[in-house]
Amino acid sequence: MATIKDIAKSAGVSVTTVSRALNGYSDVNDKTRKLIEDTAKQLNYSPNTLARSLVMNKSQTIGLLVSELNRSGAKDMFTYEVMCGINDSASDVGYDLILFSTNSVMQKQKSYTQLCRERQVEGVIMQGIKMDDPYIKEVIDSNIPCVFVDVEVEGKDVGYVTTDNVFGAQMAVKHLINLGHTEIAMVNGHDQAHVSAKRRKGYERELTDAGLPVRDTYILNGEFLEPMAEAAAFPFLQAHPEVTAVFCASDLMALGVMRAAKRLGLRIPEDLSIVGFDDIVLSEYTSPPLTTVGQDKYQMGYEAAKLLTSILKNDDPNQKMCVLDNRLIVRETTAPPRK
Amino acid sequence: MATIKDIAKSAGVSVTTVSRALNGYSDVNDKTRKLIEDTAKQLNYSPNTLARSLVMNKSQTIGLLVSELNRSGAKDMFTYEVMCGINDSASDVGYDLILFSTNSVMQKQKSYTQLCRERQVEGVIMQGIKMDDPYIKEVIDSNIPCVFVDVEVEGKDVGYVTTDNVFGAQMAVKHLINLGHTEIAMVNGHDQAHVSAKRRKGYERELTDAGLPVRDTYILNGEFLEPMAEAAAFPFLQAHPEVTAVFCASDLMALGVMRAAKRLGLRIPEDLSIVGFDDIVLSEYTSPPLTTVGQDKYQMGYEAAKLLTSILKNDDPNQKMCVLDNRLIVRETTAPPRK
DNA sequence: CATAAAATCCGAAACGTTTCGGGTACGAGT
DNA sequence: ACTCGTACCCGAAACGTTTCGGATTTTATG
Repeated sequence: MATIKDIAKSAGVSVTTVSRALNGYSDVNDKTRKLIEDTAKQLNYSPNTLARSLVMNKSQTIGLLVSELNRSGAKDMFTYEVMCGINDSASDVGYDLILFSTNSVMQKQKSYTQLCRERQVEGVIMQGIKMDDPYIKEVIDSNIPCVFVDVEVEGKDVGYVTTDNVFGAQMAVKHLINLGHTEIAMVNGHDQAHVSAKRRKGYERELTDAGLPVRDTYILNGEFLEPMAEAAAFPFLQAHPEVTAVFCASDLMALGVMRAAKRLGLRIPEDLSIVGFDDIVLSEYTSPPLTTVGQDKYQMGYEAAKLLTSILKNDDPNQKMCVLDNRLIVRETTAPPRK
Repeated sequence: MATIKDIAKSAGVSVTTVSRALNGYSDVNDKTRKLIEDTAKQLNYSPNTLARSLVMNKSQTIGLLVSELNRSGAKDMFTYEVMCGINDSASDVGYDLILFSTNSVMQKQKSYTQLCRERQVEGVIMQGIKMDDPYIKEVIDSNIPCVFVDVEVEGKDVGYVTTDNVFGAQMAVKHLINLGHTEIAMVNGHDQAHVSAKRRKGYERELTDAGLPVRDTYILNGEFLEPMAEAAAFPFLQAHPEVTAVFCASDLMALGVMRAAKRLGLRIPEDLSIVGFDDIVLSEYTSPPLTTVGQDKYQMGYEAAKLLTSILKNDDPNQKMCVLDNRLIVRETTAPPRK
């Protein structure tokens, strides 16, 4: 590997000049710059980012911390799409991404912050992390710039991006109400997700706005998992033939209740309307295709990285958060209730 | 950030001793080691990997090069699952992953190898790259250790992992033949994918093994894309009512021909049997659920990283390749042909 | 022609580690 | 008392950059 020294020697100049030439400083003659560039090319030189980072104290990398980068078919596509956005945005501004796996074993040995500091990442994006994760506090307390996706925390050099979950939920429920439903249940995710509270809030708000009662018994817990949702929905739907619609806090759980409905012989949407949340790829392919409220996951990732890099540039981001709109996507799991 | 020097000063020893103490060398007294460890903890020290990498000339990172890390719903889950495997395997041996986006713009400016060398990655895994990509050669020629997924290249310090694509295809076609089909078409992917050739080979071999003719006109090109497959299949199925089954080189394309079949009023599987390849998450949810040959994508990633790290350790990996088995997953898109 | 100002270059220190080649002290063996 | 071995420790160089402060040369200005 050719170094800057080799170039200097070969071109008969000092390393200082090579460095300054290659980095576009103005105090180097065009001729020598040309010469240096040529010998650099000829020696097949590429700069050593490690050395540069070390001296400049800037690594030009941002860490990506995914709670559990695993294959659980579930939210995967969510994670993936967010990652794509992050990646694109980061590469726009010349940052590279380093992936921290939080393998359960490793997590015991090294804390998040430790990982970040060792690798000298300038900032970190945290995704898919639960609200009760002790490391959230740790990361915030460390002064590593950080942006969360879907966890609303704020602080010095920390921000978040999310979507307007309560309004999203309201749209979903309103759609159901407009169709004529009055007995609308909800399958929510677990309490450790920030979005759960929001979506529930939207559900309740829209119900009361429409003058409908909100019943605690109508709110089930599906843990954000398909089988859990199915398990919760099955006895519920059996016991409550009066409910004609259910709003699910995630598409995956919607799949679960669809399955439960089928087992009960309920036709969708004639007997039961269902609307999900997320607009995962799958939802387009179920039969019938799922009505849902769609989040632009790519955009979330893109904005997350953008927010982080703006924090890093320290151009005083007056906005340390970013909440994106989402939209109702009406497909075929919703219809007026049968009278 | 506390450095090793700070510890040295605070503990009243030399940096050498601190380094050796922290790295578990034997020539340091238990007492001093304890002292050093304590002050390290107290100063909240974490080592600077950059500096270490620089001097040791080992970055403990492997690069991950994904052809186009984009949201095209397509193979995404494929990429993602492979990534999970890579991640787990890499973290098992203490390697971190750095993600190289090959944003089209950037690709012009910096070659793959350049990226790798700048970031001082020790090796790289390439995924989703086309056979005609000029950079394949570049990477091989550079002496950066490298393993490809689904591209069969070999060389010094380069290996690959893939699945037994021809046998997979054979299983698929045999299944069709066993059901009684004789007029079996194939929708293949583009020529730039290594797997295309393999799967076609399997298709043809199984056909001839069964004494059936292989007709070039029965082989369509779907470019690995759903709409393309649909576009190709529609007129073909219209013109060839005699074909009762089609084998697709990817699940995504299978979705396309399902769509085409539906438009033509063909029932699946009564009028047309379809089998795909990959076992993407979606295939379980289509209606009817897709029969396919499943690849363990996670495992592919896992083995890829394992292979790479073994190359890096230089324990003379007698096997510079890894081909995984795959299995036929019979779901509901295949049935005997109607007589 | 003298001098100021610009243009161009360079030496050396610094970033945080690891490691090589010693050095000192102390007890044991003769 | 001398040497030797062992246990423990340290100074300094090295990794490949950037950058501060200054040095030298050239050009412009009076």
